[in-house]
Amino acid sequence: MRMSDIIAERILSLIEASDENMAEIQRNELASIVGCAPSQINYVLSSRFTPERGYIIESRRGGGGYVRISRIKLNRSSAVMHIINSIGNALDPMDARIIIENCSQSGLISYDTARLMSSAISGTAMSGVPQEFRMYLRAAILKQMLLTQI
Amino acid sequence: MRMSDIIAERILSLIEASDENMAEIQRNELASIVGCAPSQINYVLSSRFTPERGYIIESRRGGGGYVRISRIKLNRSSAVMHIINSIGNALDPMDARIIIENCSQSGLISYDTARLMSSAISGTAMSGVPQEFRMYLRAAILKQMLLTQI
DNA sequence: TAAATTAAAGGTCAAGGAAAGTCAAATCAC
DNA sequence: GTGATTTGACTTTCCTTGACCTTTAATTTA
Repeated sequence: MRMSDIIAERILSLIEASDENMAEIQRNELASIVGCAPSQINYVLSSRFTPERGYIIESRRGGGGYVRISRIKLNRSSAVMHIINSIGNALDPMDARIIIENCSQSGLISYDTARLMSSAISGTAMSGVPQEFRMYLRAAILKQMLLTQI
Repeated sequence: MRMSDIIAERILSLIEASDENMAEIQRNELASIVGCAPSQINYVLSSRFTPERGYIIESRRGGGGYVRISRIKLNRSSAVMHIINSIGNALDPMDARIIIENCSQSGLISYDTARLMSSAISGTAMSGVPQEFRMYLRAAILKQMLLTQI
């Protein structure tokens, strides 16, 4: 079995064991327990515990530092996930507007959140980005924002 | 738990307990109670109880000296405007993180909003945008999002 | 009693340590 | 051969301590 799989499994079981769908580890400690380079923990986190798969990583350096991996709770989140997955890798302004509007209408996100999301992908915010990148950027940003709403 | 967190917590609870949104401590006394170097109190004050987070520090040396930490409640929209104005037209990831963190800490925005904002300007969302545009884009998006919070 | 001294605070700064992050080269599995 | 994994050297951030400095109050002294 690969080291990466062992690490991933370990983190998963920590999450399972917690009430909060959340695991808090010390990178170096975990690395020395399973016997790998500390940076491999980062590799596992960035390759398997990605936002796309419903995980959020927070960390803190320095003495007493930690890495927190939290898994999105899947209740209304499946609806949001569905929307996220329906967004391709490009998005025009009109479709973005409709998606946000729908999320708001269906109560998936609040009115304020909708406004915040709209502002982030507004033309104003994106002026300065060459036209040919905007579609991709809009898609990436909106997906990323939706993930936090799960 | 880190010493810094213990100290910060202690100070916060003193503030909570007071009617005047204010805590008055003796630096050396607190240091010896929690068991740290006196100068670490200064570290905690300067890293966590900053003006940006809505705190004012006053102190006096000599016999009967003290350190007074007071929390200020500032007008929300002017605070937000102030922050927006402080953002130039370029922003690196670190500064962005600090700004959002500060807004969250000071209660200007909720934790959820902070996460939403972070995600919008995250590296993940911006991968695909050429490096040379990211600084400007980050600034524009964050300012735009903050505007909705007024 | 006014000046001088001493004691009692708090302030500053730099060094060192304890984490986590990054990146690219080497290796492995298919 | 290509993409996924593994490693390690280097970087960045955050925390802790201690030595030394400055300010203010208290006390002594001429």
